[in-house]
Amino acid sequence: MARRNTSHGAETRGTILRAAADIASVDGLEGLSIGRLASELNMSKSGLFAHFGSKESLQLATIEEARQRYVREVIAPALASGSGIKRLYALCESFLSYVERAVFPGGCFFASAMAEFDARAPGPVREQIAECQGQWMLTLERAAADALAKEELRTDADPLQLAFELEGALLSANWYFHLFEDATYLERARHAVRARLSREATRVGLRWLPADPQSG
Amino acid sequence: MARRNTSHGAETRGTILRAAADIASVDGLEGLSIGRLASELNMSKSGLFAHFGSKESLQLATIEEARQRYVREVIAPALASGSGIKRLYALCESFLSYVERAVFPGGCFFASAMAEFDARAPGPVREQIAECQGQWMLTLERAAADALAKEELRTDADPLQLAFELEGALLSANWYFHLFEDATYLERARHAVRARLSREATRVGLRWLPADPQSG
DNA sequence: AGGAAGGTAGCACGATCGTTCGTGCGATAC
DNA sequence: GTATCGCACGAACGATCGTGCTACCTTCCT
Repeated sequence: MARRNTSHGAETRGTILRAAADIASVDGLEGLSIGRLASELNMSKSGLFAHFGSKESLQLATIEEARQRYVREVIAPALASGSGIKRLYALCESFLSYVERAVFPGGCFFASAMAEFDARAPGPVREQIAECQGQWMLTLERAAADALAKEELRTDADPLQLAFELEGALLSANWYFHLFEDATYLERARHAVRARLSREATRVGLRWLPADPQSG
Repeated sequence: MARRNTSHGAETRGTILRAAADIASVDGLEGLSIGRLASELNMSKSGLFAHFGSKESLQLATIEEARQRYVREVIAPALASGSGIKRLYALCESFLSYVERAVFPGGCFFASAMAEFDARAPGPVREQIAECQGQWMLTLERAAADALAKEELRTDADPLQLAFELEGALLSANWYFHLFEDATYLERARHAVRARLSREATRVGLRWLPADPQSG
């Protein structure tokens, strides 16, 4: 067992949450059961439960774990890669890569969570998911607005509308990629993103976009 | 009670399935439980269960019920409204109207079902959902291909790509509309659809599209 | 009139759900 | 050396899950 000097518990908690996020991305946050999670980690149900005190608390902690993974795998690399339209493009590409790399085995965690809770009764879990999804949308919108301010987008472009349309391609790619196990849908999304950005970009903005394999 | 001459059971079955589809659109096909469904219909659990024989069978029947409702509310009106690009536009508009009218209380049934089962292990339920979703995508693609054949779309347009992008806007609108309870997202999707179609349409095709409130 | 068929209810089953409780062990603090 | 704390365990709770079995009641066919 090799107990560390202090707080071996925090490490265990992290292990639990990593597994919980993986499971939840496949079976949903409600489908995530404490008994199954425990047996998958060779732990006792009660021992695991003691870390959280309630299922809702476990769900909230799982969302937070997923959020950190999402920031690390998707947002941070994109933010580091530039600003304006370049960042906007990097965010989209980073998301599609994250789906393709199966950072979560069941596809984008938040896409699953959003779909599961979007019509549910209000509650802390729903609220936290909405908050995360709102943050992500805001990140896209800000990048678009920044691109507009830098004159990389045509002056009549609508950053909110652009962000929404990009997000549509990303989400759709995530679902269809997994449902039909067909990576073509990821390529469709990549193509849609490039085409949409190219169309709206100014000459200045086009510098930051890759050459389109074929405009269609 | 007023028993009909024959098979009052089929009517009961229909009542059950209508309620089941409504519940499943909110809580998912796994969250749909027989006990809860029975109590919501003031029936006994066993009496209800006898109609289907297994939960999986109930799920499959629920999907079939939802499929019929979807065909009646979304596909049939759009198919009746014309062909080519007009039909393609009608399909999108019909879908958004169906979401807005809350034909299913939890948003699009198949969007929920797809999100729930896209990463699950193979099985009859997953397969049937994939089949439905594939049919829908095929309907969009065929309308786009038809529009291209009728020279309503530019010759370099890709019908599959176009269908995918339209579906992205529709799906995304469905999720965000419910998660944030904000109808703005439906308008964003409407705008995206009009703009995307207008852009790809020929002079012939433009006749079938409504005047865009503002091109952006 | 009476049996067959079909639809519903009551009851009970084993499993699993989230949750609580008491306990033991290892390390730390006094 | 002893009291305390953090962490994990096993057992058990009541509730609910999906699933059977049996009995009753209505309607139809003869």
